[in-house]
Amino acid sequence: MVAKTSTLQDVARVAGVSTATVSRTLSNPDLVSESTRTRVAKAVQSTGYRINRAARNLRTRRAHSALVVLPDLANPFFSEILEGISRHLSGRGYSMLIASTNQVHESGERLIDYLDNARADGMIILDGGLSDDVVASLENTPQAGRVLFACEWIEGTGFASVRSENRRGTRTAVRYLHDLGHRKIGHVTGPSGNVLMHARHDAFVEEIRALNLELKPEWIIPGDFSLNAGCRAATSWLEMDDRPEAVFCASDQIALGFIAELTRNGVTVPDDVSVMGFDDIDFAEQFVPALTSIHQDRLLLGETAAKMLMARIDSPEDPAGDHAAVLPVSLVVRDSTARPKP
Amino acid sequence: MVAKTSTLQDVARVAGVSTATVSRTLSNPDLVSESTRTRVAKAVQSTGYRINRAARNLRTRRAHSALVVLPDLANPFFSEILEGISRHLSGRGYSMLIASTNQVHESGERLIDYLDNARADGMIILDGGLSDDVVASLENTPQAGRVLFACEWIEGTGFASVRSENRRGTRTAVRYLHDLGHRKIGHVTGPSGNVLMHARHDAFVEEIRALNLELKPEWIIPGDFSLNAGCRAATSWLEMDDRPEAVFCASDQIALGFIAELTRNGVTVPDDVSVMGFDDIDFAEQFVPALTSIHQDRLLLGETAAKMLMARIDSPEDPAGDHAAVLPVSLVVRDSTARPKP
DNA sequence: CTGCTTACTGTAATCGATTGCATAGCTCGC
DNA sequence: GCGAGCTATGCAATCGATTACAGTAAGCAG
Repeated sequence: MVAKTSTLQDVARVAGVSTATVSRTLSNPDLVSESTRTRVAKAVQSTGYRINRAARNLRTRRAHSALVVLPDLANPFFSEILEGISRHLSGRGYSMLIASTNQVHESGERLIDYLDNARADGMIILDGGLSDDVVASLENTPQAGRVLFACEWIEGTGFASVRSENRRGTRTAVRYLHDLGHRKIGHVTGPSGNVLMHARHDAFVEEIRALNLELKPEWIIPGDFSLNAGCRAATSWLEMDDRPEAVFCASDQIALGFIAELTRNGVTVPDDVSVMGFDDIDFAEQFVPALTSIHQDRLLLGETAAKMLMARIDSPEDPAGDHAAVLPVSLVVRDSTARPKP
Repeated sequence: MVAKTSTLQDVARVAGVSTATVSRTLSNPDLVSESTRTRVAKAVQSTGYRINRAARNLRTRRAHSALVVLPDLANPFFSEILEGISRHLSGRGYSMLIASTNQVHESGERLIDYLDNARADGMIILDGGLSDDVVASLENTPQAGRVLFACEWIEGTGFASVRSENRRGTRTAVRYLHDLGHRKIGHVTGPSGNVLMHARHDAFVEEIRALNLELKPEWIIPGDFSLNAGCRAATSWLEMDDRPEAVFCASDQIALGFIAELTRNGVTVPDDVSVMGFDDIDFAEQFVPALTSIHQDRLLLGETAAKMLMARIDSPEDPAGDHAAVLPVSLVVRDSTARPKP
């Protein structure tokens, strides 16, 4: 209907006040008298005024948006985290930008550009596998305080971060399998070099030691968080002379691939081998057998990350709240684990 | 390292030219002589200049970003489409904003605001279930040409759209089941009112008729694209006196839930009943049994949508390319379908 | 009644890049 | 040798909101 979008000037003219007053009415109503406030409100109504973000962003030196960086958009693990982030951001008038690392590289675009360009006020990175030069560029920018890692992180850097209790979750898993009666427990790991892989692997070994269990080197099967890694791991398991009777997988996707491949080879879970995962993705519940897993509250993780980022954007020097948050995980017992056959 | 980000002015000063020349060098090099061009390039280098998007956006009246609207961020079906969109956008210097419809409503934010606010130059909507007033607001804006539907669409509106061959895919599926030898074929539908649900349902019925097959009303089981809908449908199937021996599900998620629940009840797929889905999501291949499905090229769908949107942003009056694109689908045969038992 | 505070409101500079118009120097044709 | 036609560059207005600073009127104490 409105052919041309109207500006603050238009509203000011209609209301018979200055643009300053209109601006104040909109962003700082306390400074404006009751009567002008209603007059301006009417003018805003009649003109159909909508604020121009570009102008505001320029003047306030804020982009009013945050960038979320994923290793891979096509991974369902991240979607709920995004939902959590988005929920918090949009409540504060912020927009959520998304970029995936592989793509950023391909197009020659650099992450740091989002900050330098004033395209984003901060970023939440869900990928601990950034290359060294990218990390260095982020560390050396004056805006480093507005960079935050979620889920994953990078050892030896000072970035703020949110993560789940990977170690405790892992030890809980091992202890649970032990409590079921299993004594020979294996582990399919994440990709080598990945921080989550290390955290979970190390905690796994520690707990096995603490429980005084046997651990053959071949029972630790290298993987990479994917369905396919699970399939490959199943092949390894099938070829073993002395097989672990329970397997803790570093991710649900691994566990599902592992079970699928075993099933295709006539091995029954949990009768022949107990399998559990980590993450508790949506599919875990629906798989056959339903997957026992360590639950991560991804929604909360996303919200926490967004909240922390906003605090750091608002006061980079002295942000309210934590520098690092660690969220609780919980054991979810389903049908893929059982007592060993007598 | 650089304490303060430098501006065009700084570069101009260092290079000994005017800001106009620097701007032209950057955005329209042909207008500038070889020698100044290199001089400016050096100055850009030494000052570490990064363009300020907010300023550019204000002046050019472009946000240089596009909004993608999803019904639900947590649905893995969309991730690959996003990847496709993002790939095309970032190649052209555009950023990708994400919002989910449920959330936009909750926060009182309106989709149209993204356009009116100059936060986005256009939007790709993956949700055909927008409420009437939202649709009306989008139709009545002068920017309606920059709104595009992908995957889903809304009947009776003039928005551009990209979609897959839902009808042909469905008819292919039915014919395939028929060719296997099945004569009693059922269908689990999407949510009532959804355009995809209608397209697939109608095509299903048409093809059944064309093949002269029996179709009992109860063989059409209402669902809603989700895993749970599949589970519920399985319960219905189990309760039937005269069961269809093959079931075409309106989505892979339905099909997986359906199979899972059947399996839990001792029914074997495909021996006891053939099941197939639509979409060919990642999990389809890894499920046990691997799911026969109709493949949608979601990456291409995303890229096509982005391409069409860019064309419409560049020239809203007379966009190059199609107003509606329909992408081919293909049958992927796996293990969840088989000839009926003799 | 005077001077000071308080509560609003207006003026105008500002954020940083883009671009229409003006200008200067050069080439070229006749 | 003169004007037309380029090419390369600069000047300055502009996009639309925010905000420091200034000004005005009313309220109030003394």
